[in-house]
Amino acid sequence: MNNISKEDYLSVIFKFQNRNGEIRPKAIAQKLQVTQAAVTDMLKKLAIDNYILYEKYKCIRLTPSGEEFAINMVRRHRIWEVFLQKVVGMPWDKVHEEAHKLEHSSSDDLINRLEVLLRYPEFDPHGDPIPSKEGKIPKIKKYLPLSDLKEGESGTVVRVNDFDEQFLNYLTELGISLYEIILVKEKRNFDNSLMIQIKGKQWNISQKLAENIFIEIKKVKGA
Amino acid sequence: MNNISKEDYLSVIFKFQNRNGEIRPKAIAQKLQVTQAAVTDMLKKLAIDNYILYEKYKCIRLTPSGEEFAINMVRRHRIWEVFLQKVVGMPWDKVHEEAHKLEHSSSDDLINRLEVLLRYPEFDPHGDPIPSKEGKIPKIKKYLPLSDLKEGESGTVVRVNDFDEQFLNYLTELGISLYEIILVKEKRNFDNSLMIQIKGKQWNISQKLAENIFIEIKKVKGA
DNA sequence: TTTATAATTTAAGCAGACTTAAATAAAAAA
DNA sequence: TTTTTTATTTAAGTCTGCTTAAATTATAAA
Repeated sequence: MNNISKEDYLSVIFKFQNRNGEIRPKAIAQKLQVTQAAVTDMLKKLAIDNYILYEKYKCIRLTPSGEEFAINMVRRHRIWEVFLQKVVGMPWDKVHEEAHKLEHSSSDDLINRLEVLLRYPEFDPHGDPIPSKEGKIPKIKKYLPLSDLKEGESGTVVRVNDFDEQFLNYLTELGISLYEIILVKEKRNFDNSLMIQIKGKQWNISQKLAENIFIEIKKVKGA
Repeated sequence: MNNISKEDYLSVIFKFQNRNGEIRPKAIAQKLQVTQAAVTDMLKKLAIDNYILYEKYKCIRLTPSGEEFAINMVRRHRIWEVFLQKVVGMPWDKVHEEAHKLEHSSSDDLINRLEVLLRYPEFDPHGDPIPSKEGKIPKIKKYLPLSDLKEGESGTVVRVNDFDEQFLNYLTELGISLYEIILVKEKRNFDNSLMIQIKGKQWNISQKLAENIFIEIKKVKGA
C-alpha cells in the first residue's frame, strides 16, 4: 500500500546519479540517512519491481521504468515547491521539507492541476528544472559554482542546492536569491573564501557556501 | 515516525462518536475497513498515548488530548477540501479522497497559511464545519435529512455526507449541491422514495439517497 | 434464567522497512 | 603482490500495523 520509501529511494537515485547514470549504494544510504544494510534490502526489492538494474557489489542504475517513476516524483516535488512559494508565500527555506512530505500524498491529477494553476513553471524556487507531464526536463542554462568564479567576474544566480534549510536561511540573510547578480570582489587563495558584492552590499563567504550557489556568468572584467 | 494510522483512528473516533462522545470498536473497524482485532490492537496503543479512555469490552471515548488531536486532523482535512475545490477547481466528488491523503502530510504552518489564503472558511464543500486553530468548531444551522421532509416541504441543502465518491457524483448529475433549494413534490409510503424538484427539474430519488442529504427548512406549505 | 448471537479480545503469524553485528568482496595503499 | 581499508552484503532481530482463527465476554432472545 505505502510506497513512500520506494519513492524516496528512486528520487535519490535519480537526483544523485552521476553523468553515466550510476550511483553507489553508500551514497543512497547517506542521502536517506539509513544504514547500508537497509539500502541493500531495498535495492533488491526495487530490482524485482524492475525499477533498477542491480548486481551485487556493482553500481546501481535506473531502468527506463524506474527513471520514469523517479522523474515523476521530482516533478511532484518541484511543482509543490513552486506552489508553496508562489501561492502560499512560504519562505524559501521551508519549502523543500514541506514539499517532500506532500510529494508522496498527491494524485497525478492534482499535480497536473497545480501545474496549470501555476502556468506551467519551468523551474522551482531553487532553480531546478521541473519535468513535464511527459517526462521532459527543461534545459537549464550553463552554470558554474560560485566558487569557480575568479576575481572580478560576476553573474546571475540560477540555481542553489536545496537540501539544507540552514544554508537557505543563511542565503536569505545575505540577500542571495534566484536571479540576483553577484560580483566577486576578492578571492583569497589560502582558504578560497570570497568577498562578494550583492545588492550593493559586501559579504565574506566560505568556499563551502560558494560551492552550493550556481552562477550564469554575464561578463568577465578585462576579458 | 509515521502516524498515519493513529491519525486515521482518532479522526474516525471523533467523527463517528455518538452524542455522549462514545463509540464502539466495531464501528471503527467498519469505517477504517480493518478487522476488529486490528482495532483492539490500536486502541491499546492510543490508550497508552493518552489519546483515548479504554477499558476492555467498554465503549471508547477520547481524552481531551485525543480530542484536540482529532479536531486538528478534521481541520486539516476540511481546509484541504476547500482549497482543492476553490483554488484548484477539483470536482466535488474527488475532493474528499485527495484531502484524506494530504491531511497526513502537511505541517500546521501550511494549514494555517492555507486558511488565511482561503479567508478563514467556516465550512468545507460538503457543508461540514472547519475547526479553528484553537479548536473551536463553527455552529452549524439546524438541519434534517432530506428523507425527513414531508410532501410540500422545501429547504436549502446545507450539508451532504462525504464518504462516498459515487454518491457525490450522482448528486452532481442531479444538480444537487450546497445551498441549492429542494422541494419535495411527492413522497411514496411503500418505499419512502421521493419526487423532488431542484432548479426546475424533477427527479425521483431513493430513501437511501435522501438520508445523506441535509436540509435547512425554509417554509412549510400550509403550516 | 438459560441459550444463542454478536462483539471483543487474545494468540500466533506475516510483511515492510528498518537496526546491529558479522562476513565477504572490492579498492587502495604498501 | 600482499595487506589494509572501505564498501557491500548477509544474518538475525525489532517494531508497526495489519491478518486469521480461536477464545472470551456481553447482549438479546427465548
